[in-house]
Amino acid sequence: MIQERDQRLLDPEAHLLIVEDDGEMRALVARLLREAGFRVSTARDGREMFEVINDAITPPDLVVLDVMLPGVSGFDLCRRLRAQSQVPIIMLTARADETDRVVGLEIGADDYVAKPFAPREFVARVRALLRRTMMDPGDSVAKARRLIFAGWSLDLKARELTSPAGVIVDLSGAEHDLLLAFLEHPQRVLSREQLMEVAKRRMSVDTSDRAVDVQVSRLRRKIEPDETSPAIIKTVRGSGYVFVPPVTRE
Amino acid sequence: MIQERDQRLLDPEAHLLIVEDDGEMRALVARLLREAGFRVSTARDGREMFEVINDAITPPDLVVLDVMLPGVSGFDLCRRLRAQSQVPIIMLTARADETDRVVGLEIGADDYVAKPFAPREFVARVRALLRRTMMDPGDSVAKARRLIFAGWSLDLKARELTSPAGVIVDLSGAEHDLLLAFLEHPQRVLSREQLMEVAKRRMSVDTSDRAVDVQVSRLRRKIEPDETSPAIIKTVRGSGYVFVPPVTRE
DNA sequence: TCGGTTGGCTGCAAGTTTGTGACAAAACAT
DNA sequence: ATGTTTTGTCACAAACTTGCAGCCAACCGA
Repeated sequence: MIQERDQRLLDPEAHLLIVEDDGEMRALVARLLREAGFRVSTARDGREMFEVINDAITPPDLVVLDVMLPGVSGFDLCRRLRAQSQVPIIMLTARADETDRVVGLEIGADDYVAKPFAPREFVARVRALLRRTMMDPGDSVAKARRLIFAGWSLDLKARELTSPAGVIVDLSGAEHDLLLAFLEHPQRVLSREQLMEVAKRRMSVDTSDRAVDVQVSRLRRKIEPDETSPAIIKTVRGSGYVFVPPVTRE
Repeated sequence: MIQERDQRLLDPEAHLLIVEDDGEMRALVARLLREAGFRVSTARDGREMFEVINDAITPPDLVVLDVMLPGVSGFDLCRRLRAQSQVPIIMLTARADETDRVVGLEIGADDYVAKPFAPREFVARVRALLRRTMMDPGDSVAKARRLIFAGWSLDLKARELTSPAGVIVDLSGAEHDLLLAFLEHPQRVLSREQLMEVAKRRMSVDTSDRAVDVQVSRLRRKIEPDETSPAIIKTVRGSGYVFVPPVTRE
């Protein structure tokens, strides 16, 4: 009881999206979570899911995704969702298969619950995940208008990069995303996988590592003062790349 | 196979702490996670756990906590740990009791795994949680972590070694790993085998002891002030090497 | 002091990793 | 549809890493 109230206060306004084709199940899960104090939206399939995510006034803070959906599989949806968002995902499945769970977790789900599930545990897992994700400032970077580094300035809204001399340098989409990935995590070695994950363009899982190298190469050509010895994006042999200069928001 | 390698790169440097009283189980979990590419420390009980958390040179990025411990219960430890840290916690229990799981999750654990668990799923859950926590800035995990010794400073995230004079010294992968092994166990004689164990990023099992000597030699050349008489890494004839200066975290 | 053992270090070759031009597929704009 | 831009992949050279052999120095016990 006390827990109920405390938790409710802990996750105020949290908005959940349930993606589940079976009406009965959908209603059950929705009721369960509403009773736990969450705001709940539902979707029947991938199309509706993306509709809610892209068009809703308040995008969901967490997605509960059924694996068995008509048409596209929940795994595919999970992958596609991850490609465009870091929203926490709990997968739900009738199959208790372990391989299934591992695959789910590896393609980006945060938790995996098998049906039939115990209501209280399910809610507890939703809360645990929300607690972990909502305490983070989240897209602190996204709130900033522009990011400054080494005299350069990246306008996030306009997607416009200005050189120290004040010249506007055009960046392609992938270049912009890659640079942003670096700016979000400066002074930290980022593996090619991490870069791909953060620079979520439409990169599917099967894109090769070398694509990152090429993009880094192209980006360097635009922002490195001295082409022969990179001072901004350094290579860490065997591990990945690191963005050296400090980044400030403004 | 590919997943293994990719995932390994995804969480470079991650340091896990296993709290488990049963020796066999502890060894099993530790081996499992080491094989998955993590750095692993272990603790037998709450006292040891807090010792590692507060005194270890590199604090853990994630804690695996057994519920059944002698003395204080794992739940209490979890609560006490949460009171002072936001480190991600995975609870481990022999009891598959649902109430148990709910309690665990509600008092602050991030995930809850019942024994016996499927190894791959367990590792997948560890990774899923690390993925969620290590990327987001703001957490203790994301803070720049550097180790100081004899005026030198090693930035773990950027993999950057700075000399007392402020010059950045490049380290190869093996050199970095070797140095880290020393920094984590200063003032302790480390055998060549132990050093190889830690710096085994690419070292096969059959590499000769002398390889360590050579790496030590190369490392010395970079950090020893006086080449003729090593003051930082001393040789202990017949046993191995010792890292002499005190190491502090900052 | 002397022989045997252990460790330090150099040169090197093999293996790995990375940078980048070229090309083709894909996406995009007109 | 058509031309332009973007982007992933390939290929290959260049750069880097690293284990090892081997020689020499330091060390140790008798």
